[in-house]
Amino acid sequence: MLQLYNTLTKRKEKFKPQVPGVIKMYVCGPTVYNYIHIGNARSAVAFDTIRRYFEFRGFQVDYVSNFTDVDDKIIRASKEQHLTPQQLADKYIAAFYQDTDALNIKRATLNPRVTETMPDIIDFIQVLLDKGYAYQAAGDVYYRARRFKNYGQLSGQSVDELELGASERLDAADEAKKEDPLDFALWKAAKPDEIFWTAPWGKGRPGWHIECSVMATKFLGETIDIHAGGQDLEFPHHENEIAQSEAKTGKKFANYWLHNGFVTIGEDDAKMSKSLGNFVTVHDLLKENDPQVLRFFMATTQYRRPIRYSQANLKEAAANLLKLKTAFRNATYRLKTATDQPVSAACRQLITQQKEKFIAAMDDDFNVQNAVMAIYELTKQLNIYVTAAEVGQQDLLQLQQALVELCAVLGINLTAAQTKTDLTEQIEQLITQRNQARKAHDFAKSDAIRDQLKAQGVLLEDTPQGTRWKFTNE
RNA sequence: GGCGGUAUAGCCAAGUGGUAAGGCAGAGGUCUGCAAAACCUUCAUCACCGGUUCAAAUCCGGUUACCGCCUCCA
Repeated sequence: MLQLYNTLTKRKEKFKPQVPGVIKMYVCGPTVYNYIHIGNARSAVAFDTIRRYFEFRGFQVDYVSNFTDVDDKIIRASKEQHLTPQQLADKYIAAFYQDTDALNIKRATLNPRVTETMPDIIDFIQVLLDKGYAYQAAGDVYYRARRFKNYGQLSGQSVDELELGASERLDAADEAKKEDPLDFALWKAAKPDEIFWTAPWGKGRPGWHIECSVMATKFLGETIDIHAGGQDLEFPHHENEIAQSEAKTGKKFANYWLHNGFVTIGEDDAKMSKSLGNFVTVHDLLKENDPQVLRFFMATTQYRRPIRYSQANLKEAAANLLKLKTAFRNATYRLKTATDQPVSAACRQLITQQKEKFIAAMDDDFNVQNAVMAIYELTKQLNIYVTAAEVGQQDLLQLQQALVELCAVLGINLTAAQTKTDLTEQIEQLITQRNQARKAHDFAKSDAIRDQLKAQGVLLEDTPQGTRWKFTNE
């Protein structure tokens, strides 16, 4: 039974989509004014892994994730870089795809952009105005938070407590326009030299929260199955989304709310964020790190737990991933000398057992730490088969495939093609020479050849079935 | 101040009443001409105090520390 932790109810619940077999999932995407940092990537990896697991379990996932391509930060950054907001957004959306593709994050079914959804946003706000949930103030439009009876439900706060918090940081100019400090902007009037869209109530641009309400309901329906995002979006962003959407439709906005934990950094384990300035961009990280290692690092931590970013932890992930890749590679090598036999009952049972463990773990709110145990067990068994004196081809193949299949759920591709090289022939000639030397007990020569290849980044491994080789950087 | 989350070996981390999974690192061993890879063995009484219980890392009460949200943020 698939269970997931629902922020709305603060407990694990049995998961049941509205339409059997189909999952409507919305994930809050980035504001595209900069390269994404590891924290953004973590969120994307977490929900991509969840999506992959759903698909592994046979669900169709309609996965929508937005790009916020107009807001204050974009306007500011575009001025600094002498670009139009549109150009700036295009630039960082391209970078987003580049980074997330590298991390093997599947592309969303749809990535709507705010600027392409403007008529729907305006209509949505108009309904809220008509229903009395919103009001105009000097060109702005605000949402009457107290008017919505469940306001504060998601974040577990009463409106009075929230108001206490809000009143401590009143921005006099803006707050003066609001009826209540809790109210939030649906529409912001354009300042003289700012980009604007024309709405019945004036020229301006949408507030931040409205876009997600509009896009989620437009592309996935008035009630969606899963709404996801970072923990920092719980309040006010998601709280406001609920208020807007449910005020408009009168229906429950999302049945399950999932929130991922942060990436922390530094000795004090502080949250990584752009506003704190303590972030590392994926763009930079990819210059010096194997993207698969980054993926593995993030995907093997349960999505709600914090991830501590450090070189040591990255190194550990690299070691673990290498173990999996090595097992896969060694199995491939051993296949050449495996005997032609059908799958053994023992092997079949082993695979079934580990897959069941994997599923049981992931069914429990995506407990990857336990799921990964099944992967390590498969790896170990595969290694045992590989080093056996005699091994059946089908046993090897099936085990290898099971490993590949489970790793794929985590977004790890073990079958990635080896680097092509035109040196293969030359390397294998040297290996032949070395083995002749070994036969003749000329170990000085054989070791010299091995050292020579190692200096070229080629690692040799002698097995009873012959000498296999690989590049050290793979 | 309000709300929420953590605290388990050097590190990552599972475990929700019956005497601590797994991985990394470390140590020893097997295999190897030597290596490499692999496999085997080994390595903790669970932040602190008190309580409930035949029995608690696991339940209850309290304490401490750290993190996050309450303002833009994945």
